[in-house]
Parts: sequence; C-alpha cells; structure tokens
Amino acid sequence: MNIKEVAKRAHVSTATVSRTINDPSKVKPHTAERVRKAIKDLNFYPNTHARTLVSGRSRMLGLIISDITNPFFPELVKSFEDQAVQRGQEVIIGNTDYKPKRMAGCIRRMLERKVDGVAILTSESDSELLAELTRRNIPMVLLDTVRSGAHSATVTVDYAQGIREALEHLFSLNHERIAFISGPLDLHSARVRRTAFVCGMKARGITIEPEMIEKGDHRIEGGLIAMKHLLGLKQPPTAVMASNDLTAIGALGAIHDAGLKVPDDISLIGFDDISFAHLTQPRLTTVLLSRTQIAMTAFAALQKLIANEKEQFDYTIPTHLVMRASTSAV
Amino acid sequence: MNIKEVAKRAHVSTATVSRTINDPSKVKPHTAERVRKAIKDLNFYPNTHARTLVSGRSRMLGLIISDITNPFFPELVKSFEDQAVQRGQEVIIGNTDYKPKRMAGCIRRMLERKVDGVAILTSESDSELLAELTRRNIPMVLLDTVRSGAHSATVTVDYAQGIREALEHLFSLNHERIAFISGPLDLHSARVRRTAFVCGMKARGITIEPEMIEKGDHRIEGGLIAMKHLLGLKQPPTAVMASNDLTAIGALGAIHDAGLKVPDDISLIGFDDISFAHLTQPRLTTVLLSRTQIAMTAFAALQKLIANEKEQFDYTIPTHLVMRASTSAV
DNA sequence: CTGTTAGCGCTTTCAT
DNA sequence: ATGAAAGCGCTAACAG
Repeated sequence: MNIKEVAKRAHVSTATVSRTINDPSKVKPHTAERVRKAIKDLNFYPNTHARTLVSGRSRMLGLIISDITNPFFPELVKSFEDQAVQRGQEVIIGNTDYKPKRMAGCIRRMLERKVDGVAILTSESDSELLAELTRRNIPMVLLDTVRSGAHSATVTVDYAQGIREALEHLFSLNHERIAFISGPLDLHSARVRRTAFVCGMKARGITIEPEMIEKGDHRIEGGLIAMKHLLGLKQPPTAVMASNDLTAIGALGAIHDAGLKVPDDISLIGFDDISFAHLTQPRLTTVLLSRTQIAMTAFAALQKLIANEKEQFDYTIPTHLVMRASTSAV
Repeated sequence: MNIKEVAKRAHVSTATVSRTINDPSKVKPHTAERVRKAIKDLNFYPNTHARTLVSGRSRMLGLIISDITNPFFPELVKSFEDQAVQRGQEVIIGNTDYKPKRMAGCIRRMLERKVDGVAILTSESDSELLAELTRRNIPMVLLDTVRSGAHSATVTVDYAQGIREALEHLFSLNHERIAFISGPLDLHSARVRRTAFVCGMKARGITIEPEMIEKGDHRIEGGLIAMKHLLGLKQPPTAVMASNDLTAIGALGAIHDAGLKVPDDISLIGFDDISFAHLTQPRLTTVLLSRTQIAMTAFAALQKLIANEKEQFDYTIPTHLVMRASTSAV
C-alpha cells in the first residue's frame, strides 16, 4: 500500500498524488478530488519515513524532561504533545531521571531519529551536550538556562515574582518569623527561589536568622525532615515557605505529626501548584507556575526556530500567588 | 554525514559499513575495527528513517493511554519507555482523553509512523479500530479487553482479588454496613470493580441496600458528591469502598467537611494506590494495582508478538490490599 | 496543471 | 570477506 497504488487507481502520476497531499493548490480541483477518493478507498497513509528521508524534515520533536512521575511534568508533556499532534508532529520523550549523565543518551536518541528540534525542559543541564546540538544546527529551547546561541531560545521562569507576592501576603497577615525550606541547591531553580526569599525579607527590613533557612530536596521526605527541625527550635517560625509543593506537603505531614494545625498554629505556602496542592487538608496556598504556559511558550519558540523566523529568543513566564486555606493571621 | 562518508574514510564499501553495524560476524575483525574507528571519528549515527524504509521495521512502539495527567499513567508510561529505550526502541504516545473518538487519531498516527506494535492501555476502547489494526497485522496488546485475535494479546487485571481482600479486612474490623462508590459504569473496569464488591458482600451473606451503592466518576468531584449523599442517609455506612483513589480522596474531603474523622467515624478504602494515596491525612488504605507490572507485562507481550513467538496471549495482573491508616474497627 | 526522473540513506541480494 | 547495484516510498526539480 503506497503512493504508486494510489496513483494507479486515480489514473495520475505519483507526483500528482504527492501534490494533492502536500499542496492541493498545485492540482486541478477535479483531479485532486479523484486522488482524494482513491486515497480514501485504499485507506492510504503516507509513509513518514520515506517522507523524512527525502524532505529532510522528520516532523518529530524531542522533549527532554527530568521525570514523568514528578507531578510537575505530566501537564507540561500533555500540552506540548497536544500542540505537536495538532500540527501533525510527533514527540519523543527523554527522561533524564535527574542525572545529567542520562542526558547524553536522550540527545543521542533524538539525533538518531532526526528530530526537527528539541525542548530541554529539565532543571539540570549539560553545556557540552548542548554544544553538540548547536554544532549540528538542531534548534533547541532551554528552560532557565543562560546559554543561548544560534538556533536556540530560552524560557525563563520569574520565580521571584510569586515569592514576592507570597511574602507580601504573609506580611499582611502580620507574620515576620518566616522560615524557608529550600530545594537542592545544586539546582539553579532552587537557588533562585531561595535568593528571592532572602531578598524579599531584606526588602522588608527583616534579618533572617540562619536557622530559619532549612535545606530540603524538593521531595516529600526532605520537607518532612526540615519541618521537624524547624519545630524543634526554641522559637519556631509562625509561617513557612517551601521551595516546592512536595516539600510543603512533607512539612504539612510533620506539622500534623507534631499535633499542630495548619493554618491555626503555622501558616504554610508551597510553590508550583501541582494538582495535589488543592487535595491537601487544608488546601495549600501556593505559587502557581503554569506548566501549560511553559509548554506552549517553549513549543511556539521551537516552531519559530525551526521555521527560521529570527524574532525573539527570550521568553519569561510569570508566577503568581494562589490563595487557599493554609495561611492565616498570626 | 552518512554511511558513504564512513565507507570512504574506512576504505570499504557502504555494504561493509552496514554489516559491521548490524552483524559484525559477517566482517573480518580487522576491517570491522577500521570501520568502527571511522564511525567514531565522524561521530556517525545511522539514519533510522532510511533504515526503516528498507527494512520495514521502525523500532518504534505505540503506547495509547487515556490521559497522562491522570496519576495512574505516568508510572506506566515511564516503565514502558524505559524498557523500550533499553532495547533501542522509541515510544510514541497517544492520549485519548477518555474519548473513544480520539482513539482513531492516535491509531492513524501510529500507522503513519509505522510502529512495529502498539499497546492500548486505556480503559475505553473501540472494536472497529482494533479490527483495523488486526487487518494491517500490527501486533497489539490490549488491557482488560476480551477481544484477542491473531497478532494480539491481552493483559487482564484481577480487580476482584484486591476487593475481596479489602472486604475481608473490613469484615475483620466488624464492619457490615459498607457502602461502595463506583466509577462511571460505561467503563468496563468500573463495572468489574462494582461487581466484585457486590459478590464479596453476598458471599458474606450481607444484603446490600440500594442506597449503599453510589455512582461516582473516578475523579475527586464525584467522590465528594457521592459521599455527601451517603452522609445524608438516616443510617450512614460505617465504612466506604471507593472504586479508585481519586474517588476516595473526594470522599475524604466530604467526610472532613461534615466534621467527621477518618477512620474514627468512618473507615475508607481506595483503589489503585496512586502516589498521592500515602500523602493524604490519614494515609489511605487502598488496593495496589501495580502500573509497573502492567507496563512490563504489556511490553514483554508486545515483544513476543513482534518476534512472532506464539506462546502466551493472556496475562493476569494481581491486585492486593495495602493497609495504611484510613480503616479501624467499628 | 501534470508527468518524468533523480535521488534521500540505508539494507540486501547477487557476484566475485 | 567484500563490493556493486537494486530498491524501500516519497518529494522536488525539471519538462512539457
């Protein structure tokens, strides 16, 4: 079942069949109609591999993420894929599992499959590998990464905005003794969040005691342990900001375990607004970082790079406080 | 950068390069070594599309699921992909969004990309489309579906086992007034779970009052509403089984909203054991349905079909009760 | 507007 | 053990 059979059945050449598929304006409407009928009758689908081979464009995109089981990523993947499918493109996904080493394998796969472009939306990255992509002229979009040569664009998240809003909210509730549970500090995005917290506190004229900054790991466990430390202090905080929602959920568990209540005893704010954030008890006040928006922006940027429309190479995604039920006045 | 360049550099023909890549035993070790060096020097990756075109095998697998943002699926996708990548295969994912109609689009994409086989691990399915795959001799693996012609295998989940265990657990805790919140009954898997519940109760000699069976939608919202109805009864249940964890989480919310406590006032059991199930307050007792196991089984079955090893066509996945903190004696 | 034809990069007979 | 050459199914020049 191939284009030849269709051509035979429609009494035209294969070129005409190809044209009616790719650019019907080049074919007399009457002929096109006959071809379309033949295609339908034979239930014909063009072979994308043959297409790719001759045209050089695979209509496949690479999407590299850290870990699909991290609740941050599924929505991201979904909107990215939805857009791709809508435009007749296919997505192949690479998981780095947070190990920069695994990125190499992902990129090799993308290269082998001749993707038209790749979006690297992981938190970690490896400059050598990115150089390899640049060398091969593969358009790429990066998340939160400074580097941005030819054929590349960057999507930067404005983490600080949401954290400022969160702090203002806490200040308005008369909190001053506010602790922060950070993520793993080898992560750029974790460092940025902590810095934003420190700056926001300073701007308010509050000096942060060192014990008010705990280190977590962006997972439940780390939040739980960090919160236990915080509760063990002679003078515990009245409010806690967590570097992400999983951390906040861990902290919530620790607070419950200690027989205390959120928000009555301690106010708590997360970051990301993963879908579980409104399933906690109480529902978690958090900072929304729209995965859909990241995906759509990255996708659009990638398409522009692929189409070689040199317009914009830097995009910013805002973050905003979402008030729910885990904060109250002191 | 292609096989010709490699051939030139190694002073051999393209055929020899091809052989050293695909079956080195056909090449004199010394020659193979030279070719390998050329490949490395030039940083050459074979073009999979050209390969597919001539060999007829794409080394791509289709994986159709309902919705990646449903916490049931990410683990499934991850283990399936991990296995594929390990064997040098690529996975393309299709989301049906629970709409049987969208399945057609997914299958068309798979056909266009000439996948070597497809795993349809959705809850819903469409027999006409499956027939199309059968007609084209595409190996396929189905989940919980009776139909299983040539080139196809079925993975069946033993929902009843876990539900029996859950009921026995509740019986041992002296519960008798047990309600069930079902899923959408057009779903086969939802019907099976309800039936298992009814049978289990009957086996114990308990007659189920009609009001003890509520209908949900396998999402939070449905569980919340159903539980409200249950709490409004003149004689509410002492324990509730939910058709899945999201439903149980909704029910948990409704119980909290009513000022009651789990498990002190009402015991609650979920189904699936999604990762959030041990993050609830209290941690949810539920029935584990291993997504990893489904993925591994489906993957292995698909490989066998592709390799044409006609061995087994029916696989069963067990389910088991996981006791946590949402049940107690009446 | 339509047909002819030359590849795209690779694998695979068929010779040697 | 190796090379020459014929395609896999499609698109894109080039003619007409």
